[in-house]
Amino acid sequence: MTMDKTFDAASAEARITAAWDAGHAFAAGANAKPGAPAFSVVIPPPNVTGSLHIGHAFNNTLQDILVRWHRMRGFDTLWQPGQDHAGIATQMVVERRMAEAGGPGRREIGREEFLRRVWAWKQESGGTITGQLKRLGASLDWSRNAFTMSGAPGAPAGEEGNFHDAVIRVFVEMYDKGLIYRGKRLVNWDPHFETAISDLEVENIEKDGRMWHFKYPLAGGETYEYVERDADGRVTLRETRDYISIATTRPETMLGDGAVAVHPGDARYAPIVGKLCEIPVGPREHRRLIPIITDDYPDPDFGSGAVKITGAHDFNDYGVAMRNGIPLYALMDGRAHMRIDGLPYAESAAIATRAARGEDVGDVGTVNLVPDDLRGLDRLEARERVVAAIDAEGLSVTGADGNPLVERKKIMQPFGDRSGVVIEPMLTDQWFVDTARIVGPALEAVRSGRTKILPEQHEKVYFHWLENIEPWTISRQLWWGHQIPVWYGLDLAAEGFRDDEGDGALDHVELFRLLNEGGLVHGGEIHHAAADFAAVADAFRDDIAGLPRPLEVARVVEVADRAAAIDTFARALADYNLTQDPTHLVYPVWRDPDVLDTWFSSGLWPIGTLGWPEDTPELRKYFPTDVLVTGFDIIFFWVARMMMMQLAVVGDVPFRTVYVHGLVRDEKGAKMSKSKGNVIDPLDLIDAYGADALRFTLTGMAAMGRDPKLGPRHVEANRNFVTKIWNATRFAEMNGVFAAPAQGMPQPAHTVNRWIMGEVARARLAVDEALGAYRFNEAANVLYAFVWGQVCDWYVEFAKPLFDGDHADETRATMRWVIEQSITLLHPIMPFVTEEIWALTDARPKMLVHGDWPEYGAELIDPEADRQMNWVIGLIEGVRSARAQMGVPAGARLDLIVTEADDAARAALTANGPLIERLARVNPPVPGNAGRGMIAVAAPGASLALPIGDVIDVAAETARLQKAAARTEKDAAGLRGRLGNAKFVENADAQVIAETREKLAELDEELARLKSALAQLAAL
RNA sequence: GGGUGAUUAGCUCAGCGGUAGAGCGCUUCGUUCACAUCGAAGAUGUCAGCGGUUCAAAUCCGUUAUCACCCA
Repeated sequence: MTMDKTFDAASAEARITAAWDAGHAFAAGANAKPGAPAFSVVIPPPNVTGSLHIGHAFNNTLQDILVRWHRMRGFDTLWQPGQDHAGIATQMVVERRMAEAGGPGRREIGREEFLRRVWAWKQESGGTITGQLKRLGASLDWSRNAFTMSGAPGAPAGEEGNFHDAVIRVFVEMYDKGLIYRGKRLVNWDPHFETAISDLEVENIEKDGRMWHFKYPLAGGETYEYVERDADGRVTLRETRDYISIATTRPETMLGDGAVAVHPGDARYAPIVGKLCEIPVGPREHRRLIPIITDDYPDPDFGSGAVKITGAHDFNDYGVAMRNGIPLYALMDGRAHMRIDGLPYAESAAIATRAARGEDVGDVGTVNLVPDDLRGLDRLEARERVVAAIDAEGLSVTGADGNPLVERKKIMQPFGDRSGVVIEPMLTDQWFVDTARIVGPALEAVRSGRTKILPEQHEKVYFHWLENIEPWTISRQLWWGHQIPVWYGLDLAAEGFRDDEGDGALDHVELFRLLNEGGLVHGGEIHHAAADFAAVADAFRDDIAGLPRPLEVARVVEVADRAAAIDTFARALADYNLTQDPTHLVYPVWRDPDVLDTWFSSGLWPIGTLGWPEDTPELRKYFPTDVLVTGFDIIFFWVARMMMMQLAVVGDVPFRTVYVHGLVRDEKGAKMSKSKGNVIDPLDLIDAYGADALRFTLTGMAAMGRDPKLGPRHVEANRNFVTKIWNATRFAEMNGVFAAPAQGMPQPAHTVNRWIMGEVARARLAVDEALGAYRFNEAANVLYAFVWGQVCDWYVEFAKPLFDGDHADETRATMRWVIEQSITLLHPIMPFVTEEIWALTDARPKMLVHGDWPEYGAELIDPEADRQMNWVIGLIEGVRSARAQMGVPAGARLDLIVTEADDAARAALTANGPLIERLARVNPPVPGNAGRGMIAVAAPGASLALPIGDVIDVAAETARLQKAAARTEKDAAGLRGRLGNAKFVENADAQVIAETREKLAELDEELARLKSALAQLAAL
């Protein structure tokens, strides 16, 4: 066998991936020792339509290292793969593709057809990322691939699985326990996707904005003394005003104002609190009046200190409105256009005015306070019109120049993280998880250490978020997702439905009142949750059973929506009226069209992928999982929710450790983004340098709590490392190291071989310690320094002269072992090149992916071999340094004269003569005296001299030795200072003191040798 | 406004109580039979500033400055 000069990553990776696949190398439990403990990891599921970006590469490299390490150690290992259906993102992609193809939109083709296309797209693109993960070498058990929408209705063949069952079951259980509720709340509304989103999906970004100042005239032309004072209470402004000044960044929302609020302690407005003022927009004849109220929310020092309250379109205002009983007037539709539905403006304004005077006007959902000329406009267009109208009327506050005062300033605006459009707070009916009721165990689990978050600083962030948790909006007005398993029915028990005679039966007069008086249209709804229609029908039957005759026998049927339900029910009543046949009566129910937030289902990822709600062997064996490796960006989205949901559903933590890694940045530390154009594609790097180089680079940068900064040159450097390992093996192979059969751990006699075995043991201990503490970068650095710095730089060189001689056999055996141990230790980080070397160098019973992780340790360290080889290395470095600095040609072979040597030094010289001769390029050492034309080299216990010619540059040699002496002197002085300090000797560890003394002695000796050399030089 | 982290060689970063390291870059030398995707030698740092704790501080504490990120 001959090896090429370099490792051909591209061809080897494909071949090795195929071999791992064929051997089911990554299957759960592969390579497990009998009775071994389990080690399980679930992948953070990538979006099914996604492709591998550098963050995935980083995340999965770290997981793979842990997984491969445990698998080699014989744990019963599972790394669970899968993908997330990613509701909004996927729906967006499919809709965009449909638009690009010029076809009809989703509303035209309908829900069923649209979902069919999403599934088709999923099946087409879902494999992309799995293929890319394989290229990275990720050792996931692909036979268990999971999907968060598997088993959903409409899923095509090949998408079986029970994730959907798990999601629905959890929803129903939480619904039944009252942990999920429906409510009309102000939510973040994405006008692009026309769906509610959660707080976490909103990004607040500071943008240039405008702030307008308007006058709200007091009702009836009233006036008051407006007085401003400075900090000392001196009056700085006093004037009579007939208005209150309001600042706003969103003038269009003035249309829906329900009040003006001032701080209760604000003396400026005390005279007018409780009075009414006028909103300075809308048709003059219907100008609305709103009350001036007090609330703690307004900041007296900000703007005018008075705040307009639009409860239906601002979260802060919503709070004020709820506290003060201010009506919430919705102004916009789902696209954030001004409403066109509801009552005409005049009627609406009249109702609102009655409300402002304190009358109870009931539900204001149909009240539309958008003036007729603004209805249907985009909100931004409406804003300009509103401003223009107020300016025209002279009700803008003017600045010093007499023009309307418009401040240009930075304002925080909410944006949808997927759509990028400005989010609109909207009053809608949504489903919520009552997170406050399930957060306790999730907090407790981390506080008690049942689940550990690393690095620890993230625990604080976790606590802070969970301690201030808001209800979680889980309904989304999308189609791609788990449809909410809730059915609604008309509330026939509500008022408006009357049994006049109280005889427990309905006559046709009573029945028809439901229809004629619009009782159904404006009536309420009841709802139940269940896994399917059959189950939910039972629940409704229980409700119906309590109704008067003949409705108690109505059949529960499913219809499309509320309108269809009313229609169906009316027809049934009509039919009954004619036939008096109660079997014709039906009670129509309709299913909630919304789907669940993607994170609701991915929140069940740990149990869902293991087969829950079935009681599977995998669930019993691999749950709770051992470690979750993830980025800090989804601690709230995902980690915290998995904690809450797993604890709520199965009463256990989903994982014992959460390892939080950083965000991969570009070389300059900037976030990668498409708009900046600094995105690095991991596949490009794999193509250019191989997966091992990329993995090793990312691992070396994975310092806990830091963001890796990645550039191609880093990967290139580690590709060189791959080449280095490859060539060390190639050298060994060329020297017959792998020719003889392996014999297990060698028992060499030669110092060099004994020394390197100790170095292997040190590396193994350090790697295990580093990985055990999730210090990935340390593991990579240890291996790099060991393989390159020890094995390649020294051991291979030392071994060369040993290949012919008394120690040839043991040296071959040792080198074989060293290389096999090196690639074993490297395999979790660099699986491909190590697997390739493993296969090339011998016929092996099993692949390295199932290799045996070593367990030896310090017992392999031979202190004497250690001491001697360090001495030899020091000497060689000393000679090389002296030669180079004195300009001796690299090829010249010099004599080596030993002018002085103690027994240890003499022994080391004798035992390692050939090594020293070769690496220092000197002749065999001979005793002698320093003399003319020689340069000096000092080593512990020995002084040596190198004749480099008849005439040397005495000045240069003197300078060289003086410089070395000065450096040694300085170090020695520092140590002497410490040892001279009585407090140091008193307080420091005995070992530290001993080490310091030893070090000082060495330095003193070196210094003496240098000085002696200088003296001799001067004497010549 | 609140929180978290960072500031170490020209660049990118490790180290986080015992007197500074790596990679890349730079300089000089080298076609010695594994590797030029290499080898040898070398230069470069008041470890952001100030103050404190300690026998001892890049490392712990406080503070200032600058930068970054998260949450309002």
